[in-house]
Amino acid sequence: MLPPNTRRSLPMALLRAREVIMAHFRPMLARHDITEQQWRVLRVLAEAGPLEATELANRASILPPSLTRIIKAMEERQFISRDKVKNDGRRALLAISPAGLALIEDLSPERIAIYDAIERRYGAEQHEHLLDLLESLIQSESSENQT
Amino acid sequence: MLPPNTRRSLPMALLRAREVIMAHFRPMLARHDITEQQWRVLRVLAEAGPLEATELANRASILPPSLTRIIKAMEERQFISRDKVKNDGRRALLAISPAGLALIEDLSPERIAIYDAIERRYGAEQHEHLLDLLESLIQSESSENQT
DNA sequence: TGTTTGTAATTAACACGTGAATTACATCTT
DNA sequence: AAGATGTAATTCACGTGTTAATTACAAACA
Repeated sequence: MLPPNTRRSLPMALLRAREVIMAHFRPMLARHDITEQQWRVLRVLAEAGPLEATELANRASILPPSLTRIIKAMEERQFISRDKVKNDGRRALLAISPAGLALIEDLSPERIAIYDAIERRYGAEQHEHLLDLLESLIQSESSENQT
Repeated sequence: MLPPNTRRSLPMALLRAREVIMAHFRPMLARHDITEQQWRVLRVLAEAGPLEATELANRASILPPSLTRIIKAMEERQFISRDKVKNDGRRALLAISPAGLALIEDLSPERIAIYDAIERRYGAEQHEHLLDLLESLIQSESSENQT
């Protein structure tokens, strides 16, 4: 319960940890001219199938205004498509296109190799343990037990 | 060594974890009209004393272009000051001002209360363990053992 | 001394993060 | 059916993330 100083606090540690991880993936994404967020959108749609914008935003951890822009860009590049939902003119179903799927397939081997290398360096057990602890943290805070 | 799916991967888990944590601090920062990044800059300068821009950027995990903008804004608001380093016209020492220190002092009780509440909900032991694992991950990846 | 090479900081361009306001529809209420 | 309320998505405004290019200065060296 000590006052957190910057060097050992969750906000800074989580930020730095994410940075060192993403640094490994960015060159791959840059070579294919897609952003980290666009990549998340594609992955989520590929895994979950067609989704409405709100659900997609939640699953990809992207805020609605950002998602609006991302969808626009990726529709133009033909990586995703949208279809109106009947009986509700507000909603639309977003789906990954064949080209989008192809991109994911293309990058899959490299993506897995990068991730495996990280896991190998870090250790499989620590890796699993870290994921568990993060999941638990997300759980304990997202259900809003107040500040 | 399984292919990471979006639901259990370090990039997503770290992102979500940081989001649920920061959600607790944002209202406080917003009330005082400073951003999360500006807050990091103030905290680092308060803890470490005057620093040059490069060192400050590293410690606060902010990229140089962002830091340039942040410094400009906070100089105007008189939260930080800069002094040229003699014998090198490129460098400047950045320091927190009395007003900046006052802001930190002001927010300190609330900041600590928020953090303590998180730690209480999550559990002190898990909290320590998580910080250790994050530190270890940062270590194992930042020394560039290649992709 | 003048030129090259290196380094710190800034600028530029574009995408995303964030909160507030707005628009477009649905639904509820009377 | 008409208006009030609610919800999904978008738009707006501004700050930050990211890479590449540029500027300003220092150091090496020919």
